[in-house]
Amino acid sequence: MNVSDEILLKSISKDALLDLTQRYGHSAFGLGPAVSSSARGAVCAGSCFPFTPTTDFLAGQVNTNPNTESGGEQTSDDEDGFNPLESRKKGSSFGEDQASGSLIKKTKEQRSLRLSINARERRRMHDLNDALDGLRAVIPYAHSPSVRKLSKIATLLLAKNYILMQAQALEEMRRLLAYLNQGQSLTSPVPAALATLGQTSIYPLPESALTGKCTTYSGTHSSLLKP
DNA sequence: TAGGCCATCTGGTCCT
DNA sequence: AGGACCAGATGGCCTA
Repeated sequence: MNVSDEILLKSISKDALLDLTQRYGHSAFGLGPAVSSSARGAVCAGSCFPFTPTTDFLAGQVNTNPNTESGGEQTSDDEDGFNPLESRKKGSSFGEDQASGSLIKKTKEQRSLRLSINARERRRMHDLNDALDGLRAVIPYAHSPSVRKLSKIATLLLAKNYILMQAQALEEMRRLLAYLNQGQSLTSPVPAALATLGQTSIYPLPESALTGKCTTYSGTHSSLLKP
């Protein structure tokens, strides 16, 4: 288990945030320079809402990794011009020639089919990676050339935790509104829309996800817990 | 050099 | 039948 997995399993505790800033940069989780010290102090201090919607959080393109990650493809995407057998030095059962002419013809057809299947699969994986890039773009971590791009698994785990944290913050806000509405009901009731917000639950989260302070949401695959 | 992460190929299964 | 989805295998690149 590497450092990032460990961090994610801790959920968004203060320590985890500090660790994240070391690995993914100081603006991860809104802890960058744009965040005030008061916001930083609010982390897990009664409220479990460490995020502030800074511009950092939505900052631009992700392809910052010198590594060959999903965003920076090594090869052309399309079937035309793409030669998988040359681009990758991999064994292919369809790369071998057969002896008889009919077999050759048949394997050519099979090979053509195989290549089209490969191209389709490649396209599918590229779409998946594009979606992951889109997810990286909207979750709070540093997007800068000096910061390593989140791995796929880290992206998914971080996104899950972020969603849970947002839902929890929303729930807290709802409770606060309900409380305020109670206190002021005798004088000036809050607008109807806000009152509704205070009474209804939009997110069908399990109770455990919304109770407690800075709960660890660690519904993670067990393989990630292996050392 | 080992380990992590990734892209790609491949065959199997399921769905339309 | 063809396409989507999935998981295993393989090899390349990068970092500690």
